[in-house]
Amino acid sequence: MDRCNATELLRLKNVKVTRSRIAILDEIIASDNPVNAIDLHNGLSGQLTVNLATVYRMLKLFVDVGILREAFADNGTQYFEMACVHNPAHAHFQCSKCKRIICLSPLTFEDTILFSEASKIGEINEINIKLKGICQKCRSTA
Amino acid sequence: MDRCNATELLRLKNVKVTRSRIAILDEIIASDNPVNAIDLHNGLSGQLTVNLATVYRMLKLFVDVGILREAFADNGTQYFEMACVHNPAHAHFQCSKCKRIICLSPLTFEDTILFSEASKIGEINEINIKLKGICQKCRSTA
DNA sequence: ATATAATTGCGAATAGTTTGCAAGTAATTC
DNA sequence: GAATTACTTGCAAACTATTCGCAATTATAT
Ligand SMILES: [Mn+2]
Ligand SMILES: [Mn+2]
Ligand SMILES: [Zn+2]
Ligand SMILES: [Zn+2]
Repeated sequence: MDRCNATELLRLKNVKVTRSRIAILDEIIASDNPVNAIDLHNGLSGQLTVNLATVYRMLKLFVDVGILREAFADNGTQYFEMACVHNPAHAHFQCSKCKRIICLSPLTFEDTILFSEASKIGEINEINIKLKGICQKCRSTA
Repeated sequence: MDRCNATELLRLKNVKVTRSRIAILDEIIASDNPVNAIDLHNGLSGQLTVNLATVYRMLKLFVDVGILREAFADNGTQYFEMACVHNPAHAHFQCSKCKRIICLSPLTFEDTILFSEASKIGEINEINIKLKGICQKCRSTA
């Protein structure tokens, strides 16, 4: 699975390349699941520390310049993921029991039939699909 | 457009029928768009007043017993709508400029193709689709 | 190396939501 | 219809996620 390079990506998007931004963006790039601000803040490895307020500022900035997309919200917490070529838009499944999130396969052309009505209403530039239910593991452990 | 009756619905779901619950549920039933706690609290007409904390408790209760579903979240605010036979599951469109929400047509059988992969992962019992973009009105006023 | 403009840490402020507890009210029983 | 009981409500305080102002710091351009 190919991934972006944090420094290159920041430069490409014309935002200043700082130690803190690289550290946070590295975490996001490395994660296979959507992430939230607090996890990113706690997840910093080693000596470097980044203030939580700064993490929030980064997340907003990264969404603004198109590095990230907001994947979904869970109980008032926002989760983000890479919006790069390596991570095409897709739906998310959340188990209501164990709360685990699973990223589904990228949306196909057929899926977009679903959005034909919406495209009459306006120009779509963000798609957000969240499915909730009980995962296999939780069902078998019932 | 047919609508539920608040009192009947509460009785049907085996929750106590109170003046406050009827008032809040009436508001939700009457609304053509998803609603949030604060709007419901402010939207009370006339003499009756219901504490905001109570509104939140009701929303949770109504979701638990299946009267409501959570439609989507916008900037940390949760929006709810009726989960009754008169209001089948559907996607929502939000204009990122004017913030207006539009309820789209109910999901069709074909739409559920989209969820075939997810149904292998687990049993789906909640579907949440939010599309963001620019509405016609906002585009023409640009 | 200096200058400039952007970024960061810190603390305090917001906004939405939840909670404990005492008082109030709906449904049940007589 | 009044007494009983369990549930609901108001209130104030707590909590969570997120935002903001401002002074100090740092990345880039000169
Ligand atoms: Mn994902
Ligand atoms: Mn709707
Ligand atoms: Zn599970
Ligand atoms: Zn609009």
